[in-house]
Order: sequence, then structure tokens, then C-alpha cells
Amino acid sequence: MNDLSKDEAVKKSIIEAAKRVFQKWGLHKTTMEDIAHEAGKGKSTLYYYYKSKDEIFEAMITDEFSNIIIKAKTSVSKVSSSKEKLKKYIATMLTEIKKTVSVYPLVKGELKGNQYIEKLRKQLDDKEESIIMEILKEGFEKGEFNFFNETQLSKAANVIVGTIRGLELYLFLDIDDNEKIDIVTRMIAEGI
Amino acid sequence: MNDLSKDEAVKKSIIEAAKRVFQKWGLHKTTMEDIAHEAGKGKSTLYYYYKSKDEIFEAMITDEFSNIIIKAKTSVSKVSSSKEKLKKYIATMLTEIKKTVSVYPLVKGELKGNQYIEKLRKQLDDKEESIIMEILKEGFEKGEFNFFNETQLSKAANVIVGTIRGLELYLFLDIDDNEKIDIVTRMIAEGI
DNA sequence: TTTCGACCGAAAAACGAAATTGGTCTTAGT
DNA sequence: ACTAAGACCAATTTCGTTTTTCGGTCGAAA
Repeated sequence: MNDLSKDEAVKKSIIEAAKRVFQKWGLHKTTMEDIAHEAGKGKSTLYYYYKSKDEIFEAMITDEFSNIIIKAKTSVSKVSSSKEKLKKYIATMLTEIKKTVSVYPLVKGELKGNQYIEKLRKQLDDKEESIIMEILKEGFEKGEFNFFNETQLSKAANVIVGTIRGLELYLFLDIDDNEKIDIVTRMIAEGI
Repeated sequence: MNDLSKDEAVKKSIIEAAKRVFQKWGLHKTTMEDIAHEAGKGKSTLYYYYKSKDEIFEAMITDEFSNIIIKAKTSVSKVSSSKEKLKKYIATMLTEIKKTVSVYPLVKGELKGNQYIEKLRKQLDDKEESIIMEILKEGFEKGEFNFFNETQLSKAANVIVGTIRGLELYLFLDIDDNEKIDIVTRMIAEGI
């Protein structure tokens, strides 16, 4: 194990520790010392690896999000038509995001009105939009989605992200969502 | 003008005054005396007509919402197919809600975590759901929406409300939404 | 290179006092 | 009888101040 990978391993262990304490205490109530203690390090050691608490938080959000994206891409790769890909993508994102967010109940309520969190959110939105964009573009070229002209594709992707974000919020309220998720995906892909 | 209608006229004038001050000061910063003064009445007179500040707030939200619903129903009535009705409904709601909410910038940020506001919101959601339900049912019976069985209709209506709520939040962020609204409605009604 | 304890200043919590404010009640004019 | 208003109360909020906490830095040591 060379220095670089060891460095990466420590960073990883820190964000894994951070995940555990953020799950328990939320963003504001966890201190750097909480994270340090959970990671078995001194507080200032954290600053050797990350330059701020925000950076740690961002790293752990990004990590969770990446895991979800990986799942989505996996399930997307299992189907062939673009329409099916889109449906799989949306269904996976809705279920997985809900699952992940439910593990951070306190954090969920702390994401409003924060400057850099807005930026982070926008970043994730953009990532998601580009993935959807890929699917749409492919389907458009194959003639599967026959009524967008090419310039509308990116707006359509944007709208789909908005729909997913909205449903995330809304679906968190109730329980019997499996059938609803099915309805959502069918609706978006094939219309009412 | 008999007593009953005069009573209604005063109540109306009170909520019109309430609208103006809520627009300027938001929910928490406007006092009952602000409303009373704006309405040209004494504070306790308000309590003769409404039994609490919450009730006034609720009345004015309901009033604004009703106005939006009226506009939506009007534009829905101008088209004949159920698919077109659904598109008109969604487009009108999205544009009108955005327009109305933008007049109450402070109130917008004050609606979180409040017990009775959640109830009120749910009430409006239900109202909206029932309108969509009507459209869906009619279209289903006419065979326009061919792939829901009847029991799924209410879930579909619920999902559509969720989509609208989500897009309300999301679309408030940007400006060039006319084309996006078009994309949304086409997507929901006819699929990608 | 990596870790840590000691330290700093800014931000936030704690807290008690004072001012507001939602709501009631009695009174008065019509 | 009906409508309106001012005085009043209790509860919440606000405010000014003190105290504590916490994110972040630094120098030393392993």
C-alpha cells in the first residue's frame, strides 16, 4: 500500500466515521471532535485531510450520492430500450434516495437556506441531469422519443430532474409508494 | 343589503386587508393590529368576524387558492379532450401558483414545520387531487387514458399532485419556464 | 509525513428582563 | 340586539448581556 492509497484510506475512514455521527446527530449538532473521536483521531488531524467541516460534509454527501448513482447505472444497464432505461433510472433514484435520506433524519431538515449547500445541491442536480440527458439523447437518436427536437432535450432533462426532486419530497410522506413509483415512471415514459 | 351579505362583505374586506399586509410583512411579522388598521377597524372587531389570526390566514390562503382554481377550471373548460384538459389544468396551476406565491415572498419561507399549515396544505392538495381525479375519470371512461385500471386512478391523481408540487418548488428557481411548462404538460399527458 | 494538545476568536447558547402580541372582557354607541 | 372599541391579561417573543462552545490554526513531537 503506497502513500497515496493509504492517504485515501484514511480519508475514507474519516468520512465513514462522519456518516455515522451525522446519522445520529445531524449536521449542526455534530462537532469536529465528535467526528474525530468516532474516527479514533485527534481533531486537528481531520484538518490535515480535509480543510473544513463543510468539506467533510460535502465529501460524505457526494459519496452517498455516488453510491446511489452506481446502483441506478447498474439497473439501467440491464435493459436495452431508452424508454426502459429512463424508467429504471427514475424508479431506482426514487427508491434509493428515499432509503438513504431516511437514515439521516436530522440532516434532512437542516438543508434549507444554506449558501454552500445550495451549491452542492445544484452540483448533484447537474450530475443527474447529465445522466438523464445521455439517456434522452440516445433515445432521441434511435427515434424512440419522437417529439422533442434536439434543443429541447436539455430542458426536458431539467424538467425530469425537477419532477424527481419534487416527488422525493412528496413521496417521503406516505408508505405505499411501490405502485406509485410504477405509475410515475410509466407516466413520464409513456404518458397518462 | 341584508345582514348576512353585509356580514360577508365585512369579512371579505378584512381578508383583502389581510392580503395586503401579509404581502408586505409576511405571516409572523404582521400583527392583528396591522390587519385591523389596514382594514380600518379595531383589533377586537376582527375577533367578532374571525376567531383567530390563524383563521384569517387560512381564509386568505383559501381565497387565493380558490381564485387560482377558478382560472384553472375556466381554461380547462375551453378544451374538449380529457388529455387537453389535463394539460391545461397543469399548465394553468403551475403558472398561476408561481405568480401568486411571488406576491408573498416572506410568507413563502414561513410555511415550514407548522402544525396547522400542514393540515391546510393537505386540504388544498386533496382539493386539487379531486379535480384531477375528475378529469382522469372522465378520460378513463372515454377510453382516452387506456392504461390505468380504475383503482389506480386515485393514485395517479396523487402522483400528479406530487409532480405539480415538486415543480412548483423547482420551477421557482428559474425564469425561462414557458417552454418548460409546455414540456412538462406534454410529458405527463403524452409521455416522453 | 502524520498526529496531537493547546490556544484563539467568532459564533452560538443561556438567561433574565422587558416589550409585544394574540386573545378576552367589559363597556359604549347605534 | 348588533357592532365596534379600548383596557386588560397571560403567554410568547425579543433584546441585551454573559458564558460556553466550536471551527479552525500553530507549533511541537513522534
